[in-house]
Amino acid sequence: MKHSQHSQTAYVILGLLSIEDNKTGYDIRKAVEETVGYFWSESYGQIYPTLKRLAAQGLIVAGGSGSTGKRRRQEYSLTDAGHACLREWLGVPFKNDPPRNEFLLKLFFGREAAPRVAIEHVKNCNEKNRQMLDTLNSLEKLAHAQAHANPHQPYWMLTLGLGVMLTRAALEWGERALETLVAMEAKETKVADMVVH
Amino acid sequence: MKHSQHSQTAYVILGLLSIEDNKTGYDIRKAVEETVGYFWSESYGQIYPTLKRLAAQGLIVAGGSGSTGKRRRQEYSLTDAGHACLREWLGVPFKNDPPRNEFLLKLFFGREAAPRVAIEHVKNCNEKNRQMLDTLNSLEKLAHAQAHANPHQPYWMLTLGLGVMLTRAALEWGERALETLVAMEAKETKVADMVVH
DNA sequence: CGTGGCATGTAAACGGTTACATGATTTA
DNA sequence: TAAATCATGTAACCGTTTACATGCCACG
Repeated sequence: MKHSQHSQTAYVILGLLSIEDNKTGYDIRKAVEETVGYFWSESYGQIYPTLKRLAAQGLIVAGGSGSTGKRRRQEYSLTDAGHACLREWLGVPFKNDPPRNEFLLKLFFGREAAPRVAIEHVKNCNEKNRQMLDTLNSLEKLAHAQAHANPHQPYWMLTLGLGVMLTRAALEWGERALETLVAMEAKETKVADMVVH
Repeated sequence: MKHSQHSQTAYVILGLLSIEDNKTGYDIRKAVEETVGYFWSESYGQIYPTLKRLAAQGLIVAGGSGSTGKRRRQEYSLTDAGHACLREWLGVPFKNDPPRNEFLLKLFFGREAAPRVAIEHVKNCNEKNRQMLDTLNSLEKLAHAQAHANPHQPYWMLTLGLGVMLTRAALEWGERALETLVAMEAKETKVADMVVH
């Protein structure tokens, strides 16, 4: 029996609730940013309808609405069915469509413009990667601190590890690419000079 | 004067036509796969309508319909306006939203399932990266061959270079991750054995 | 003559972002 | 009491994929 398919957003929600219960849509969005933000993002326009749908399907339940009768801050928790659904999804091979990379696209067509244009893109890319590396290092330190308290920690360290490796590699490439492009630019201006004189 | 915004698909088409004219929608799709396939993809449902739109805006023109009167195989070429539009876009800073990575997501929530599940994902990931590395190496060899004949070559080499660096880094990580996970699995089964006996 | 590849398209559905609207609670 | 932040939601829009429909052409 094949279960109905859910959007990826649904599984992010189930996953985050499996780590910590009693989260609101707002909490979930924050958690996405703080924990998987470097390889995932979610918008409210996606989260709130999905929460409703998951609740309707019995994969999550709306928790007690606090003390007062006014239901503000609607918290959700995983049901057993939700747990099962998450585990089932975890077992399905991931699909990786090549992610669209606008930076690489602009670099690929770089010939159409001056080397300077590509240089700026690469510099920009390097700057972003440096920031990313800082972020990842902070997260790693944070995860390391709760090494024994948190059973998820080994998995988190693995994902962070890949992030660090990829970012470092990109940065290494970026330095060399910059040199190459600067050399290309120098050669072009030299040629231009020769034409002028 | 801000130009009207085009979809990314539009720029891919303009870019590929800037490299080689007289391409059909079919050709373009093939070219996407063959040249930028490792960081981009396009579907017909996107390409054909975009071609029509670009032609209506005068950024490309439908070329001569071959010998016979029946117009089959509709070829397009860049106009000057198209060239200008492409160059303008090249100058605009790229935006990089964190690409969604389903593999990392499943790894992140890996605790919910057995280590074996994560192990299979990582193995799968490594296999894909090995294939990717082969592809990239082939492309590099191809690009290297036309080193002097093709003015785009330096830019292509740069994009390929990043691909290689990233893939190698991912592969290196994958080997270590596998060891870690296997060790985790061994520890768990050991604990389980102790409970049984 | 049939098959496989070339080629063009469209409609529906989907997933996602953005912008907007609203209001409660906390803190300065 | 003003500002920041917490919190929920929706409607419109966009880009994209998928599935489907169609038919030409070359080759065996």
